[in-house]
Amino acid sequence: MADKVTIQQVAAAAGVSTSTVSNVLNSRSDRMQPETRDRVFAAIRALDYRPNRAARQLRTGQTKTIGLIVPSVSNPFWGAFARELEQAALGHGYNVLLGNSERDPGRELGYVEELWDNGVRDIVLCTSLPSLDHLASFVERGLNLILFDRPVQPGDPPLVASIGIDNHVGGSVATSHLTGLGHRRIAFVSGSQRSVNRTVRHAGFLAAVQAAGLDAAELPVWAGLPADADELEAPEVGRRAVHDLFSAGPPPTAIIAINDMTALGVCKGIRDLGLGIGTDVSVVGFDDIPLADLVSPSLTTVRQPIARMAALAVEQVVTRERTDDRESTHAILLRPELVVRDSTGAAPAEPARG
Amino acid sequence: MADKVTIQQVAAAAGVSTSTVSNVLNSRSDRMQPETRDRVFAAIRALDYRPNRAARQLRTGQTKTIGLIVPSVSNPFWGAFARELEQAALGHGYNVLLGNSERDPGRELGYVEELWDNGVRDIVLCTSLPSLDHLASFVERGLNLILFDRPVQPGDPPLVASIGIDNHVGGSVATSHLTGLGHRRIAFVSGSQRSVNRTVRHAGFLAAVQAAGLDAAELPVWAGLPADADELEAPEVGRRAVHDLFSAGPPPTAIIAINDMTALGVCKGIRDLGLGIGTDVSVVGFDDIPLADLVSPSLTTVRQPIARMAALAVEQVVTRERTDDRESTHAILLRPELVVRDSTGAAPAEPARG
DNA sequence: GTGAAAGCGCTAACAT
DNA sequence: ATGTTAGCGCTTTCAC
Repeated sequence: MADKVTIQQVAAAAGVSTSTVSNVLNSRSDRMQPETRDRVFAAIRALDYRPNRAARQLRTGQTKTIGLIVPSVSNPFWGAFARELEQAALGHGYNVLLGNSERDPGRELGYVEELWDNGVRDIVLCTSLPSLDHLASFVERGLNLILFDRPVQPGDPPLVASIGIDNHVGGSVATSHLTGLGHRRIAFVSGSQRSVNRTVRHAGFLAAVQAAGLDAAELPVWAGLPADADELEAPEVGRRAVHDLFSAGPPPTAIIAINDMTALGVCKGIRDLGLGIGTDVSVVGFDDIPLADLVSPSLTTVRQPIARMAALAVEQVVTRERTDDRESTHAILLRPELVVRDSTGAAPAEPARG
Repeated sequence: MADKVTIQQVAAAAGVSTSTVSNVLNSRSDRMQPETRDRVFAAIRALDYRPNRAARQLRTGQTKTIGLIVPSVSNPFWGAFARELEQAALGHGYNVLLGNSERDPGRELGYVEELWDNGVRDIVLCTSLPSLDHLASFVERGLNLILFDRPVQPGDPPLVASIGIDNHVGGSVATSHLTGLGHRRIAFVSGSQRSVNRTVRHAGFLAAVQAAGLDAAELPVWAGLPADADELEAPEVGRRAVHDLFSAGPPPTAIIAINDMTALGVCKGIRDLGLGIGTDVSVVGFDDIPLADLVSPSLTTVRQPIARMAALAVEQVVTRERTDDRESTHAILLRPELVVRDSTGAAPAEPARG
């Protein structure tokens, strides 16, 4: 049960000094005779010794802990990602400390400070904030920032890795799917306008729209988003968007939502109007949360390979630590995959009216 | 930015000794003159001093960290609970370290060990395992175990608090709702048979069934659950249950699922059969995850007041710490609330056939 | 190749 | 009322 077994006791049991044990612990066993090393290992096992993390951290200033900051664990996408990341981290001997930013830059910064004070030097940040200025000073002082779901932007602090799907491709694939089904009036719905991936997905959307020979200027645009929009839960954003889109101008026959939770809200909004999903109005989401396949109708969506992404994130941390490479910054872009289900179908002969 | 400001520097700046600063830090300012205290506070603020947690922990053997072990963060219920708990903990100056047990006793134990080694002495454990024997030795050595969603059982180690809803009432309220709608063939579906809250909810179910004058022996029972059932995701359990229930014997007109995710799977199973939810078959869940109101049809469910429960959990931790009360063990049972939505309706004239 | 010893920043006796 | 000081368990020069 590892209560209070110290490195001294191990040293005594093995008949060596503490520094030798320490060397073994930190994989420097090359510096000693195999036989010595074996004795140390035996003692460690016999006593069920586990190094005290606090002492180690006090000494080195480092922890084997990865900070994870997500916008909201109550969104199953982030919950699932957290689980995957934790799994991957544990495999490398790291712990995960989780924080919820609720998309609030203040809380985001608060968590980074908190984690920093705790000696955490590796943070996987799931943010969509355009600017990272508030974190620049931490990065300068040695914070290993891994950005998730937000590519590195010009102007970002250096020494940052990023992992995410190619959102441009994602937006474009979702859109082509719809235009291929004959849709010509496609709306794009997202919450915060300031999010980076929103911008990129929207760009992909526009590119595909134009490639299909449609006039982007004629598409229904959701101008909504009152001042308090950032505080709305994603599904509510979707629901409102539908109500707005169908109460002014010619309505869309298809809607692309910035993520699955928003898409679910969009679906609810469509049902509120008495319209059919996948018939009157098609809906595409992003993420592929487990629920996407469970709801009725099941949701067509752009899948993010979270297990893969989580593993890559941890790999970045581990690699950085091992190689101490403070120069290169990896921007990893994974290919998204469109999962076609029942929420999308052929465009109706003429648009439904709310 | 709090880089390397130590207690010495604060002491020097305030013109006092480190122990005085330490006393201020640990709310023992009564031991000094107000003026001294003020100077210390001023110095702390001026230098933006933050105590080094590792050093503090090394010295005291304690951390202001609450461990939270949930069955699965990818279930939005646990995600939402984690968020609430974190919020409450932060308000009291505590951090939260999150772990996913995946309902595996081994992983559960692994996390407890890991947390213990990290100096964590307060753990909120969301478990449904009947026996807590594997944790008894930790409790003896001073672990503050707060059980969530699993009442204290006879035979549990002492010194454990528990927080949860009254599952008996929950099971019974859900059932009465259905019998009130005229349902007479009601099935009860849950994953692991060994879970404690499953037992209690089922007991409440049976009590209500009998109170309604029905013969429990005649109810459709889901005997399913092959050996690998523990590894199934909750929705899949629900889906399979429906298939089994409708392929043998007279089918139910209503189904109570052990939680919302399972209920969602049940709904999917019902749709697979081409039957209507809330018409042919009524469905009730437990939890009231945000999605319950979002899906179609919206889900009737027994709500767990998570924000309240999370606040209570943290309160337990804080109170224990302050009063150092190692004797009393609080078992807090909150009243659940039935939220009636569209997945339940009057019993059909005669049961549907799959 | 191995050991001795100096702290990392903090807390809590114990002195004054 | 405040100061002095001895470690908590570990890592890491620096001697040998």
